[in-house]
Amino acid sequence: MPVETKDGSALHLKVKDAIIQLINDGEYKPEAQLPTEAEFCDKYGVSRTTVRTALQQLTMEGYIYRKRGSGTFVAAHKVKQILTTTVEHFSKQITMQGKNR
Amino acid sequence: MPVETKDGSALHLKVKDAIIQLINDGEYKPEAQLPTEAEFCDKYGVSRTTVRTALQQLTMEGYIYRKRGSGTFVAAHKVKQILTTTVEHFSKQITMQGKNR
Amino acid sequence: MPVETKDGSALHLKVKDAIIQLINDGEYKPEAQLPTEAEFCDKYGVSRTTVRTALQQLTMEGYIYRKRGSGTFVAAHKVKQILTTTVEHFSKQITMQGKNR
Amino acid sequence: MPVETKDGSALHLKVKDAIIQLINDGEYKPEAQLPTEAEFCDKYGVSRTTVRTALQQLTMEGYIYRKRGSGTFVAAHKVKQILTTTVEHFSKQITMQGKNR
DNA sequence: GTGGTCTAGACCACA
DNA sequence: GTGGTCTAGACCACT
Repeated sequence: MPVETKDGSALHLKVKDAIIQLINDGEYKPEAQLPTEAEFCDKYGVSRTTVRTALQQLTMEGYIYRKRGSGTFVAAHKVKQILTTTVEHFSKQITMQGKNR
Repeated sequence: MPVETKDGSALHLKVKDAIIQLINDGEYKPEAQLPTEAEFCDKYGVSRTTVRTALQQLTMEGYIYRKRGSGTFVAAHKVKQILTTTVEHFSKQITMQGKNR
Repeated sequence: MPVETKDGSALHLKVKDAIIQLINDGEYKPEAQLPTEAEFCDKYGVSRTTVRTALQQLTMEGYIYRKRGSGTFVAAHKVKQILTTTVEHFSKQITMQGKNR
Repeated sequence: MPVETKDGSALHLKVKDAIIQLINDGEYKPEAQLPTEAEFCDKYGVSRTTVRTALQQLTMEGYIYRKRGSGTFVAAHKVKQILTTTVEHFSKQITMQGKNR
């Protein structure tokens, strides 16, 4: 099920949105392990970099957390709620980060 | 007491530095037996692989020596000095190699 | 083509020896890029860790050098000679250390 | 459920027999993974060496096979049958092995 | 899409 | 009961 590239928006945002959808739909349950980076690459037909950008944003926004050497997991709801209220703050940081490169 | 002390992004480098510190501070004296790999795992909250990577480097740099079936020991200072000098020589060669690309 | 060729009970030593052989035979020429870690895994039927252990030793002994994100390459001969001499010196020191127990 | 030590026979033989029993009873099914060495130590209250001696004999007699880094597994029945017919031959080899030490 | 680091946990060789 | 080797597979840093 590759994501489409019709309009001008970034590919990684589509991957990100697709994953958020699956989390909200309960497809990926709290504390459950998500597919690996490689599996997301296959699943959406995108590069590793694209997947990582999406997962990085989801991590910063509190949807997921990652454990080195173990995997990627869905954050517990409580944490998710707290964090989403500060997404605006986060977005600024992300933007700034982009500027620093 | 997990490591968070220093620079050196890699975990095994933090473990390595922590152990060097303890040796230099005289916490672990020459010829004394060090904790086992498992104990270092507990102490620093890392996997055995990470501990072994640190101990392997310490062995190569002459800080410690290991005897299968017996344990890990602090090297006598004299030997340590001889070897660390050699290691620097090493590092330069490798660095030069990289520069030549 | 799994390794079964030589002595040296450890698997990573057999992989290492096999690669040295190929370098000395001119199969892998100086400055040429070697197969990736994954390819060595397939070729010799071993895990990535085993391949990495072999490549790590070859790096220390100056046969090859590695560039993150790029690949593994055969070292120029001159550099190789300098380093292998150093390594022998090393080995003696370590061996002597063991004898002192 | 520690094994008893009443009579003079070796402890490892009791462990061995206990495991054979569990295989024949279908407790451990063909191709199933057996408990680890450490678990057998706990289970029977014996040392690692004892467990290893038992597992080593079971391997040679074709009841089980071991994969380094993976675990110990029950051999398929067919293989077991073929091998048990040559157990006598095996026993000689084991005896000879003991002599060589 | 490479090499680098890390996890978790197995069996092996030796003392 | 230590250190040594190996497996399988994850995420990370860089090109």
